[in-house]
Amino acid sequence: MTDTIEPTTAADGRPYHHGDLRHALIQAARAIIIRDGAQALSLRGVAREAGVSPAAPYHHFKDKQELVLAVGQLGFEELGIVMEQELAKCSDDPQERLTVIGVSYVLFARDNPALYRLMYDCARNMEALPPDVHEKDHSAYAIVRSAMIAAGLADPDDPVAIELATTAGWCAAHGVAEMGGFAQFDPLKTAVGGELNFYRELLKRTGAFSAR
Amino acid sequence: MTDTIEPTTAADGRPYHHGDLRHALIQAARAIIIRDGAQALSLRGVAREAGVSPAAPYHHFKDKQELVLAVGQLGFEELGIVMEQELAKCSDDPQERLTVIGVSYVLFARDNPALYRLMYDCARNMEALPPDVHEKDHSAYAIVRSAMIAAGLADPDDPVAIELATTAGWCAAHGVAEMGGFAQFDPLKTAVGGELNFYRELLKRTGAFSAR
DNA sequence: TGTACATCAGTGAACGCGCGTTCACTGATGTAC
DNA sequence: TGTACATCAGTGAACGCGCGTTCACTGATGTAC
Repeated sequence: MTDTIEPTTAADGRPYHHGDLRHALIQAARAIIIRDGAQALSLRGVAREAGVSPAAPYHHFKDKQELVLAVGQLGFEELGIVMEQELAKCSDDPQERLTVIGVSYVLFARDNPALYRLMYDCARNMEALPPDVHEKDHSAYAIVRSAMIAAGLADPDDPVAIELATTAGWCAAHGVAEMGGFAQFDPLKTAVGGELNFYRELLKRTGAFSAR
Repeated sequence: MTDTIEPTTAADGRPYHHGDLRHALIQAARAIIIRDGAQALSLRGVAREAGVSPAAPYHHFKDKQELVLAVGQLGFEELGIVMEQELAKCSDDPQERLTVIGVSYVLFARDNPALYRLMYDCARNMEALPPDVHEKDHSAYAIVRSAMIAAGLADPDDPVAIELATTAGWCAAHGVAEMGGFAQFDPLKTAVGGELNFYRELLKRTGAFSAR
């Protein structure tokens, strides 16, 4: 039964069998990406970080690519969770909820730029990700879509309009998320009263996240 | 005089001195990035592509990073040139001109995604790029800024408003540029009457490129 | 105009490195009887 | 309950590879006299 997370041997040091190495490897990879950037990610480095031999990961992932995809997928799950957490704290006003989604998205990317970039690269070859990343009710994409409809930005009976509105919102958020962190905007952030105001202002202006 | 581009020796094959190896190396790197992606770029590969020994580039660039920066800088210059070419063909209507700028930007990124990504990475550490990339009258940034003012999207006497409008436009264009090319939007492109319409629609919805 | 010589822009061999992946192996686990 | 054994999840050594960079070198260029 691989559900056991506790190592099965106590003894004096690490047990021979790890217990949940697959999960540990994903976390190690995530840590390296966040700490050193995606181009510093190597399978050997991940194994080192997890305290395991270079060959061990091959019992859990076909190759490096498969591990990277798992990290990206986890990222999307995290993003969805963060959004839902923020929404839970938020009023019922649909416009307010849309703004919260946009700001959560941007802050997630600001806090983990390299992870965000990796997620973007995963999304680019979407065939590589399991379809439920986009389809699950709790996925970030589904959250944005239903918030768009609730805020009246798309006719719920017009599928094309729904997709267009969602896509436009996603594009705007992506742009703000990636460019908002540039150091050369620091003076501008101060001028508009802080980073959070800066992001809000940009999201408002890239109107996809507000009623027009 | 390094202005000479013609090789100085005719003889039977390539001359010992290249003539303008610096320029040739930048072009070779550009070609590799466009053909194989940025992660496939190596200094040895560039030298190979240019038909020169692995040590030759070191007479023109301190290290790999310096060559990469030169490629990014060239990209920004090209982008500015493309924008000006499209603007030259365009009417005087300020809103129309803004749209042309946005569409040019998105198409540039769509046609050269890896190069565009490299440019973005260069812009991220702006200190690394010469300041004139952002300051020159013909730079892409300056073009966007003056079009914003001309279209009445920013009060010309309010520097903060100008920067905000320009930044918002840039963010929106970046988002559309990077995400618009995703294969999973192909059905949507068809539904709205083609790729160009799709980009126009997204740019319109991410309102930063149109009067509100 | 010719020649000596400093400088420039190449060559090609070599360096050490970390990488992805494979291999034969071994220790631990869990199951059939 | 005990034991034989298949299977699982690790080890560590080894492979070949391409990389960035350095080095001593050499051929070509251009300048001073």
